[in-house]
Amino acid sequence: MTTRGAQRRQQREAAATLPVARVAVDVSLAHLDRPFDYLVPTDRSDEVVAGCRVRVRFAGRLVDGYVLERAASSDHQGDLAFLDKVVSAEPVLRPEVAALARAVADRYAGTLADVLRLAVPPRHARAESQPQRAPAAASPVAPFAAPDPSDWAAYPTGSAFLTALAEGRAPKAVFTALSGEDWPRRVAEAVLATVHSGRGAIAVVPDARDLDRLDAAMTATLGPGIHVALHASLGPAERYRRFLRASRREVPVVVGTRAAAFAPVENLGLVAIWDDGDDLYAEPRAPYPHALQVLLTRAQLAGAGALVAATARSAEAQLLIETRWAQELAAPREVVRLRAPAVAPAGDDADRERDPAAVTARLPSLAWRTARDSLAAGAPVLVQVPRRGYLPAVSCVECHAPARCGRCSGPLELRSSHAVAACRWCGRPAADFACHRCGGRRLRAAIVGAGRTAEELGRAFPGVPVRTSGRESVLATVAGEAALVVATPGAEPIADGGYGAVLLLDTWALLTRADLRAGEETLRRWLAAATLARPAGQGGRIVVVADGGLVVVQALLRWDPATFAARELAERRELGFPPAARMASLTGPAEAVADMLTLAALPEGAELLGPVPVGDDERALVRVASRTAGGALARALHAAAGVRSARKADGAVRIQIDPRELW
DNA sequence: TCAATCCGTATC
DNA sequence: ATACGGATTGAC
Repeated sequence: MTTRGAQRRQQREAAATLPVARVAVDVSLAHLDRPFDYLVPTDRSDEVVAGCRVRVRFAGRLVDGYVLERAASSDHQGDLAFLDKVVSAEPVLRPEVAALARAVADRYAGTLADVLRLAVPPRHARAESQPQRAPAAASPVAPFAAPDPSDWAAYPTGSAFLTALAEGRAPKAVFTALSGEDWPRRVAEAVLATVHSGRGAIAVVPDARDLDRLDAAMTATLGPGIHVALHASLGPAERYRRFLRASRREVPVVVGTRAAAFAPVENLGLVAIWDDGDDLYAEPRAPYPHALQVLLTRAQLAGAGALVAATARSAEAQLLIETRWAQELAAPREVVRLRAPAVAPAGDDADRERDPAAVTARLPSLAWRTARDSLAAGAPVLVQVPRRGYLPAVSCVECHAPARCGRCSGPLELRSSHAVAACRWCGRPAADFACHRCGGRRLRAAIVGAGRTAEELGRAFPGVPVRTSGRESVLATVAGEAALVVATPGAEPIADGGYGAVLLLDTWALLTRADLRAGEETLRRWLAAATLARPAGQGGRIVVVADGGLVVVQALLRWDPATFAARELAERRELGFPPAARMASLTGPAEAVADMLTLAALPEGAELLGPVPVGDDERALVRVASRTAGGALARALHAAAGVRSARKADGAVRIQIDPRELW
């Protein structure tokens, strides 16, 4: 009988001081997304510290949890149960990170438990019991010196930014790196300035290869023992060991991939992110937070500075500038020109338009000549080809702009080759299509073939070594000698001394992607490749096989990601897309999605798009115009999810806020 | 009138 | 999931 059991537990004595532990239980039901109070047994009182792991009996089951805080009393009306077990006294979830996780859960209409699974790595008991190393204060920190003027002098506000960090202030900047910039070094210098002020820093990068570069630059700049690198592929023991080094304040700096945005760094002075436009920053697990958003939230909560750095510029970064949240940290045009390679378009001729698959088969002569000259000069040539497997997209015959729905501006798609194009968002068939850019009324399917580029190039340049870098096998670097390097976006190796030429091929595959970020993403990928070339003055040449009249091609020719981003953001404001507006997508069985929409008290002015079928499920989109309304939207959806989970309603509905794959 | 059972709801 | 309270049922 329970009363007897409860009495037996009651006979245990609660701690004399702060007998209550407020616990975040690992239960991801929306209606249970709040702390629960437990009694701390007196004999365990010393171990029960804020942030430690515990097990508790919750609704009859044993569940994991974290102690959020100790308290003198509870607001709970009934009896409190005792903690079942103190897993470890190690404080792995300090209040600052708990508050961050709460804020992220709120913003993404998710539960704290889900965010904590992303924020705290699984425990590894052996790693925990290993002895602590000397704290950072005892380690030799490289003395902070003003950065070498030759490095930062190109950026008028650069040295002021570093000085502000070194003086303990919290500057925020969108850093647009010059072509060929040694960005890991620049990020490391910003971190060094922060460490000099006695504060910690977090820097994130998209993938393991970028992390290797940043890690090396950190060691070179800060010296050993000041930072740890965190990423998912470390394996559980090593991952937890490094996490603990940060958590135990043995190091003040953490670098890593997206999950490192949650890393336990105390007294945070700087958050930095490299290339925030990369898809890899979008967390694929609920509640699908984006690392940039996590870091910005964190900078806000911690009063820390922020460095949003990239060669390109995302609409989100542009918004930070336009709202004055961050300052622009960029070089003046004449310096940009000086450092950039020379870019030329190789026009898309009529033949190729009729047969997109023939693009790679017939390298435009300008591209061929440019590559030949570079090879003759003994410099490697980078050839960027898109990966296969893009969605069939639809664009305007006249101006090639991606086709959009006349009602809600969603992207049009073809489900089969004979079907009428329809909107991916609201499902409306596009029978009366009119291009939003040029008014054209005809559509064309832009279904793209793949590149068998490497062999073709090998044949075009006999005797020249051809190397490939792609998904399966990524090269970090190549030597500064004549070679053809064929790479997919994101896998471009760095060339010793820079590439003599970069060819950007099969550009239709990027330009006609079905999502609405196509333009931004295209420029980001092109710049990422082009930045690896030598400056024009040292012979660096870029050939982009695309129509020179396209806006995105113009932006590359002029090396002007800032103007492009401003235009992109203006367009999204006009069309009502993130980050100007905020959107939520609700995916699940049709009845469940409908139920959610009935239950949710959507904020004033919320606009419902769809639902449309997505496989066996349906997806509805809810759009609000302002970011303030975005908060209310997330609250409304989380509350509705709470009602559904309390009722044990059938069918799970996935809620995603501003999901990147939609645009 | 009381125990057995069902159902809804909270979960400390 | 499980536990509890309150309502409902059915046997006496």
